[in-house]
Amino acid sequence: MGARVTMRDVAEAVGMSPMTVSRALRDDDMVNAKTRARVRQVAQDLGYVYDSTSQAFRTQKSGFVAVTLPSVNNANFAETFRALTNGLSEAGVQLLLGSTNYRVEREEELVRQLLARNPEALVLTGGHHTDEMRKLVQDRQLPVIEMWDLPADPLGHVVGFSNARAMELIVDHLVTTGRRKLAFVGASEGADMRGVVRRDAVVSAARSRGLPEVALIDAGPAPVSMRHGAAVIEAMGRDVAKFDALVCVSDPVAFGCMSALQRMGLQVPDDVAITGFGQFEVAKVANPRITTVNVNADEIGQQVVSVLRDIFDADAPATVTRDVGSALVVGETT
Amino acid sequence: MGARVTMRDVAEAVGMSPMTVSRALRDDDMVNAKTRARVRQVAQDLGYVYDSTSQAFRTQKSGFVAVTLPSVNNANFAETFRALTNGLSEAGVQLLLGSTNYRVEREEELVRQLLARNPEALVLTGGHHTDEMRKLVQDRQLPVIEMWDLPADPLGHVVGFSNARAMELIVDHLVTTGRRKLAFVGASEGADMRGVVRRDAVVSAARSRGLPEVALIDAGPAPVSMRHGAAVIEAMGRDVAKFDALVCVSDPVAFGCMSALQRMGLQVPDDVAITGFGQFEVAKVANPRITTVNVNADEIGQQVVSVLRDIFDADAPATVTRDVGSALVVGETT
DNA sequence: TTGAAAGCGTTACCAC
DNA sequence: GTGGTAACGCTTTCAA
Repeated sequence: MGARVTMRDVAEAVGMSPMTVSRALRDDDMVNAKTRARVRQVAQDLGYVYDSTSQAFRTQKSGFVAVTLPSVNNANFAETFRALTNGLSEAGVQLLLGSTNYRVEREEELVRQLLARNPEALVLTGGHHTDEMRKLVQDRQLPVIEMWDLPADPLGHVVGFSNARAMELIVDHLVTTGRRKLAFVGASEGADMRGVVRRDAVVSAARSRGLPEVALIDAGPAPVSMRHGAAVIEAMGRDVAKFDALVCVSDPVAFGCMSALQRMGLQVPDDVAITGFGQFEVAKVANPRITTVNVNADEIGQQVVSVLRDIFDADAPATVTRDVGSALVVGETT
Repeated sequence: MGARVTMRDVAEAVGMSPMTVSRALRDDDMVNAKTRARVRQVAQDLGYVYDSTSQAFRTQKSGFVAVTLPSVNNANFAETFRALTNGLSEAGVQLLLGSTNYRVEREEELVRQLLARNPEALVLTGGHHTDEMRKLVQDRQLPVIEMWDLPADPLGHVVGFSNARAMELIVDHLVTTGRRKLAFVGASEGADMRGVVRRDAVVSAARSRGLPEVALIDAGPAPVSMRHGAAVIEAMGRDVAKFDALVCVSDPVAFGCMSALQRMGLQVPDDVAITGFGQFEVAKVANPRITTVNVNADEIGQQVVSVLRDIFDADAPATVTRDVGSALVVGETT
């Protein structure tokens, strides 16, 4: 348990200055090759461990990129995170992850914690933030990327897609296949802003296409998943058959709804059509396959990586907006 | 917008010393209550953000706990991670997350990166590691917790359950319900060690209970999920009906298998029984509900938090092993 | 209740 | 090629 071994100790052992040790360990060509080798050897013998905290402190570069996600427990966000990790680990960048639990207040608190670590960039999910939080990041010269959305008033760079446009694809598809009486199944008003945007988009798309008013089925507070979809449909009972189609906020919710319908003996899509969102694995494997929208979670991650690369290479490039788009994936539930 | 705002700047604005600001921001009772309030106000007005890097440097405590997971894209691991985050964020501890993609070599590389950040503890998933990696952590005085397993030769603390014991519960249940010809559906030999342990446990449990040799169905390289389960069963065709029961390495795989069976017109459980593992959401919502094993992903996280608390409070407590157990959850597929 | 001084381990900058 | 000096922002320690 002695004091830790520092560059100074290595320097004394080698009989050179700490400065030379520092250079040698970084493989600086400036340092004589023999010296470099000797320094490395001695450092290893002494059990020297490089202290990146000191480095981060001295250079004011943390090597961190901070990321906020609504939840890790969502296959799509997890996929984006995986792509980020893979893309950035080569660059020697570490991700600092925080999850907001779909609450902007929690996001503000989280961002405050994350900023204290001096990240070199901040990647946020979505475009809804508290005013305090906007101030917080704008006061700094910190590159910000908002993803999974196309915010009207972005903080910086954007990599996402239009949730509203995606829902229009769904509604148009349902209209084309002869459905008129739609219900939207999603979370209660509030926390999940992307969910709210999707709901509103369905409501207004239905209006503009001359359909009856869309019914809103509340599956409970966000985040909602399979079991919430199943529970709310179960609670409604066979009443649900008065709708032509259940437009669900996500594939897991859609799967839950479908499972409940099937348990009641109702046929999908003959009695009721169902659509999901996000092309989760369950949409493709469920029986019948769920009609959904592919949102390229992986590509969002890759594009964010590419934007970050540009930021780190050129110091302050113009802010960019990249729309990764979305595509209807017709399954067997419509 | 030049240099960052430091305590010194806040101090000048308030007309006091940086030392007082430091104390005030930490809510030190030593500081006059009015002064504290004023300091907080001024700090906020100036947009001051605390610098944890400097703190870590000065105090020689990073405030990090490093965590490795096989994959974030797994609801159970994500749930454990969520519990860890929630439990530790109050303590002001940040998690450094890395994912190993189910490869011990990748784990070694990852741990190397993570250790450079001076974490105050290391939380690993599973008990299989490279020798290099074992050396790496044992050289340091670093608290280590292995979770999701009960390793024979632990590196330090352990919070997990016996994968083998869990599979015995499954086999016994199948025997009780009259099944004899079992097949195990899992990943190819290699990467996912918990999967391998489960498979071996099924094979030997079947032997010891006098069942015929268990057939092994290879769903491809780890990680395997819904679509791999579906694909491998689809490829087998109705041949699969020669088995009494498909024992699957996880619930998603079980769901995939079940979906494929149903598409072929086979009945679950009448023609073939199916079991999963992990009590994923899909097990409960699928139709029929999948018989599975509950492994308390959330409790694993909470217990790890509690062990970490003990470690941080008392400096070096004896290493502990906590078995969170597992329980059979009988569904409708057996 | 407040403040001054020192220093944590590293590296930028200049001098030799 | 190598080394001396100073500094990054904070908190420990001691003094007032």
